[in-house]
Amino acid sequence: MASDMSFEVPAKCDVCVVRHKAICSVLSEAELKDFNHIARHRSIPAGQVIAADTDIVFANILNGVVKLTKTLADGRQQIVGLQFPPDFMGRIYAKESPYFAEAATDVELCAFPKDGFEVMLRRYPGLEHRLFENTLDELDSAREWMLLLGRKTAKERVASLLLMIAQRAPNIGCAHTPEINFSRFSLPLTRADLGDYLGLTLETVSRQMTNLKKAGIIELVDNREIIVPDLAALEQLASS
Amino acid sequence: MASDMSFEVPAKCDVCVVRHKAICSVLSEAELKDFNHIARHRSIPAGQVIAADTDIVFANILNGVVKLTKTLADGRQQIVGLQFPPDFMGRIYAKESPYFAEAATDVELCAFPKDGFEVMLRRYPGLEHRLFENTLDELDSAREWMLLLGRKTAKERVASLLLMIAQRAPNIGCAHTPEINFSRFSLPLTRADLGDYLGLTLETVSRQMTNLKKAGIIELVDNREIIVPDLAALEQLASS
DNA sequence: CGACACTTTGACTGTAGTCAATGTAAGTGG
DNA sequence: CCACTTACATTGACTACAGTCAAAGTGTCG
Repeated sequence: MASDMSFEVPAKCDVCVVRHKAICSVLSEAELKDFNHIARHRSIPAGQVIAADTDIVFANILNGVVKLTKTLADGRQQIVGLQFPPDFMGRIYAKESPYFAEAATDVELCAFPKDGFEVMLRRYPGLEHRLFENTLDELDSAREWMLLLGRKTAKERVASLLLMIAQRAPNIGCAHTPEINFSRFSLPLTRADLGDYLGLTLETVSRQMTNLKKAGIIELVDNREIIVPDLAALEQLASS
Repeated sequence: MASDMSFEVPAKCDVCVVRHKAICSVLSEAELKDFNHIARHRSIPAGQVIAADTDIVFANILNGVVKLTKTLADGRQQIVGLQFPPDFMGRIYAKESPYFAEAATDVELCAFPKDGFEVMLRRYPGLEHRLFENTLDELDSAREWMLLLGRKTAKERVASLLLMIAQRAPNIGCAHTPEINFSRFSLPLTRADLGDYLGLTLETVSRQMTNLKKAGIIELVDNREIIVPDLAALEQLASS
């Protein structure tokens, strides 16, 4: 695992893209310098499992998208979480991760070894509080997704997912703000992954995307690159 | 709301059924005495909404079952969490609850007013840590349920739910331990509620229950009272 | 060019949803 | 005590949405 992950360099917090957004934001410059001693940057290629048996258990996501998946014995798979920069990843206070973490795209992490991180948690209580707030938000998102998986139609699910990604993925070309009713973004997932996140098959996802395209709700630059000319129209379809 | 909820008495922790299992377990006798000043017992009849606009935002569940639900504009509903004693309920650090809490059965709570509780959180850091651990477990459960909602068949869903309730509901008549491959319990939910938890209709739940009965996997004493003669067989069907 | 990974599209199927009728049990009031 | 109501559950007939299986299309890379 570790051998497949490329170079490892110490973190430089002063130029870090997520310095003021990740969990680090609760630390002062001096505290951050201490914290920084245990941090290591890692690059992970798309498709690679971010193994739970190595020391890369905890990390800030600097770039790319990480998917968290659960799988049944016969191979049926469900994505139970998607993480974007500046999210923190890793199940703290547990011996084993209850799910697999996998790089959906090429990913850059600012990783912390398990032991060292737990020392820092005790040293800086603000860090634990921040992680608690993160976890509460993740729980809210998970429950939002339960509503989608349990009660929404295929069309509503695909619309909801596109909306969520439009909000969370870094927008390319032009900035997206709530006032601008327009969005362009790159899907970080294949059709199969989209299906695994939505509790659908890849064929159903593909058909719904085609429907949305025909209805003029979205435009496909290519398979991954999407333009939503009218976010409000997409929101309508999402029924959320 | 508050008027529909019956008598309100101060808590007596020394005889409390959840003293050593609820979040209170992290407090010493002396700390508990302080904490106790803000606690009030409340009884809530089945079906009653545990409103977010009263001061009963935070509580230990002493008895009964609470369901957390989310609803779409057109009325489609999904149960996103079930809470049993000695669970703690309430979304801390948020202005509004992202879901409705409703008494699935008659419920007894040990409730704390929002402001007072937040003072206690700051005074006793162990309390916050304990709530964090609770939240992490709830997140794991929510993700487990996402797998069920996204990928399991109706049969597997019903089997999974029965298994979950067999494990969490207080068992009646004879004690259930992991060694004893037998369980008897009372369903805290109607067929409609079971459907809302499983992302199914009540008719489908009913049909699957009938199938399980015909297959000899479960026995129905009455609509609510269930005997599982062979838990391993039920586990098999749950595919979890 | 061919190989490969991913996506789209089509034809058909099956699982769970919908709509409707019937069954059951507990509670109410004449 | 017995009709009647009410709430909940079961069962049946039919439907529809998404799944399955299969073939063809697209784009990238060596």
